[in-house]
Amino acid sequence: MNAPTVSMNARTAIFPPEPVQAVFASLASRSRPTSSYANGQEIYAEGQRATRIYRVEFGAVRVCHSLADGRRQILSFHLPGEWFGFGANSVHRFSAEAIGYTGIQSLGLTATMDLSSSLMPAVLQCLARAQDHQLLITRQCATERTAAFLSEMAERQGDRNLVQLPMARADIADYLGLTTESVSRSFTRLKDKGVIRFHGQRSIEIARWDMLQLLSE
Amino acid sequence: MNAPTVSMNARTAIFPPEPVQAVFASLASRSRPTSSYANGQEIYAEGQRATRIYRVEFGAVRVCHSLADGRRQILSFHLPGEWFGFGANSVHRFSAEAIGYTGIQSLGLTATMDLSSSLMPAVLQCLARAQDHQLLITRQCATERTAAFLSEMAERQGDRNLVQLPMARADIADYLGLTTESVSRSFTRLKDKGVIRFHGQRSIEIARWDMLQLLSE
DNA sequence: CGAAGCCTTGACCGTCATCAAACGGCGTGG
DNA sequence: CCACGCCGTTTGATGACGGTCAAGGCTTCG
Repeated sequence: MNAPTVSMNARTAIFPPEPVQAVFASLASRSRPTSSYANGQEIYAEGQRATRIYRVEFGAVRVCHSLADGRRQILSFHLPGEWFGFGANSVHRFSAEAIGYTGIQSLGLTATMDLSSSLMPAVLQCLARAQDHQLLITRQCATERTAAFLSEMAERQGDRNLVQLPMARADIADYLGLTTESVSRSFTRLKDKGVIRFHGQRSIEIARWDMLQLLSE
Repeated sequence: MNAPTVSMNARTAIFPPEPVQAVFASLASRSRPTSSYANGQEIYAEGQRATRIYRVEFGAVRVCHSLADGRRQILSFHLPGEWFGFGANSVHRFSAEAIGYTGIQSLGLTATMDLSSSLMPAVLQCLARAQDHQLLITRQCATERTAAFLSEMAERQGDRNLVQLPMARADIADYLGLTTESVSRSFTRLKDKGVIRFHGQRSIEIARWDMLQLLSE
């Protein structure tokens, strides 16, 4: 297993930055080796009992919620190295699915485990992500949202020049509260403005980072 | 940047739901007595150092973020008994303001936090609310969002028949990603459908809870 | 090589933002 | 106590953005 490379940002100052991977290391006995999932395969389901936490090894994951009328909302994407699926001893409020061929490591939790202090930084970061996403989708304009999404993905992948999108337009749409058509149109508009360039449908070069930031606010 | 990310998917997890108030009681030594704020008064500002957490005693609080162009987004409302002000990094990412005449108790945080486990339920509730709000504002229709908002407020106030709104239409609009006009029109539509009745502009009787739920999904 | 997805583009239309105006409550001051 | 003015709310008219429906191009995989 790869030693998780962790660089917790300044956000978690009050709570010590290191313990998340320490938890994982110290409890490696409860961890399972990487298991792989096919594209679209469910990792856990809504309403299912939550007893483990997960870490993306390769590929990507979407956490989503389905409405009665068939509409779907995606709450978050998770890229390699990132944790998701907290909520042990309770019931999952959302489901998680693999995007493309994906490897997942998992760690079992028990009711008596006192992980609170160790997990606090992770939970706080999760909260911060949720808040950022709130701000993103409250923005009015479709192009703004799309620009913000690209900016977010670039930051998370650590390359401000080239973004590799693992997910389909439909996933992006459900994440941004748009339709696939609108996402596509937004991409086209960004391309026409010279902000981005395509190298294949899911490989996007960011030509003008400054303009992207301007649009993302 | 490749910081590990954790997605919290369940409201309660391994952390018991009750001890939040107990924390406050047991650590009263670090707490400050209730201080009161006038309508619109700032409790803390964006960029300000975050050293305390807060609890609404009476009145209400809005947590908001201002964009460069003057647009404002409200991330959350907080009602009596609720905690806010986590984001608990060294610096506040958003500001908090009183809605109406409001009483706030606060609790100082130290670098050697032993409170993690005690505060975890409150943080998790914050996170669950943020996720719920994510789902809420991804809904397309203005009336759906407004109905969901009323439903949420009714649940939080513990009365499914009568909702007392402490905040102005403009606040609701910035919370739902709409305009004051759209919020007003949505209310009117709900009224015309017989779902709600007005007893004054900010006192709303829910005549048909089932229809409200149907709209809210 | 064919078929099935995925993505893009176009035309049309509904919803909501915008601009504008009128209404109502509430506090202040005459 | 009433008149006035301010502010929050409601209502109306208009237009733009994005959803919907439809068609066609592109990629991928059997």
